[in-house]
Amino acid sequence: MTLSSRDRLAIGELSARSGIAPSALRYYEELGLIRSERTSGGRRRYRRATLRRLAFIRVAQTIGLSLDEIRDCLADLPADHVPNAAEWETVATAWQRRIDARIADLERLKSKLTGCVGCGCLSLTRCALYNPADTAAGRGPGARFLLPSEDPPSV
Amino acid sequence: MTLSSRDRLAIGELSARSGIAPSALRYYEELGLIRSERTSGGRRRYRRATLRRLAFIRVAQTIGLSLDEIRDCLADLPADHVPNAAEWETVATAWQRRIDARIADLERLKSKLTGCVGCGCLSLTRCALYNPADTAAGRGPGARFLLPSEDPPSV
DNA sequence: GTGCAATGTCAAGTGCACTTGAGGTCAAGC
DNA sequence: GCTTGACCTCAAGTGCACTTGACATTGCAC
Repeated sequence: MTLSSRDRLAIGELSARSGIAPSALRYYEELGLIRSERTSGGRRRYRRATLRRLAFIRVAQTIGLSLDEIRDCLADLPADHVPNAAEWETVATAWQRRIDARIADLERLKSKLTGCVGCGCLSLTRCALYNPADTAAGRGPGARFLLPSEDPPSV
Repeated sequence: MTLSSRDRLAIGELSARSGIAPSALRYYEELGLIRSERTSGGRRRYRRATLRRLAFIRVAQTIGLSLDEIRDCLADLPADHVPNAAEWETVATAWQRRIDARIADLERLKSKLTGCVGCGCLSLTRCALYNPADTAAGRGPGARFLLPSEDPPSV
């Protein structure tokens, strides 16, 4: 039984178990999202808790966070030990709020589309999908509205 | 009253009314997402229906479609006239399915997080957020699971 | 008829999230 | 001892969705 299989993971093992390519793992480390120790020969060795961290990262990406934002999020979680209930609760509830907001965005969009089906979008002045854009004239360049309830990532 | 303000829009007007930069509009045209006619002097002139198309594009982006996918979607909508009820219905219902799938993904994630709060994530073998990743060992590199119900964009 | 903002093209640059390649090292197995 | 595969670093490349820059032209406003 090798050392890594006892309590530390080699990068290949971590990659296999997380589904994330070694190159990406090195990249995450470079960005400060994960950490590793090194063997005397210079190879990376990861704690098992890193797997949890990676699961976290992957989930965070699916709800639209950038790696930079994710790094900030991870600062709220312990890097080297299993988070306790209180630590989790803080982070998880903040995330749930974020997910809720995203779901609300999508529901809003869906109802707009429903309205469009109803109206047949025959009227430029009535279509909800169309008008939010058109009435944005003069709000300055690059204005994005309609969907993203763009509160800064607070978790 | 200028020609463009009568029934065609100059790129600056379209940009102001859509909130999308002129450079992006040219880029979209290059990709075949929108079309324009040209004045004798070579300037772009857009039909008003292009605004609707742009609203569509922006919405499609927020639900995660690439511009390539969006171009395919737009093929189902008339480029130059206001879509009729049947045309809209086809497209809009397909979109709603896609939105529903995305919402379901998020709900699934949310319930996983809820479970994590409950368990306090004190157990590596029990945490739902953690295990889907860890048990993926051997599924090949780059495997992504957990969230994306990855059906090809069919709308 | 002149000025100037808006627009045109084309090539190159940007930011993100990685991947790929070159060239070298480490370590388990025979 | 030697092979072989996993791993190392560093630089460069990739794909997407645009933006920026340089330089030329157009056309409305005075």
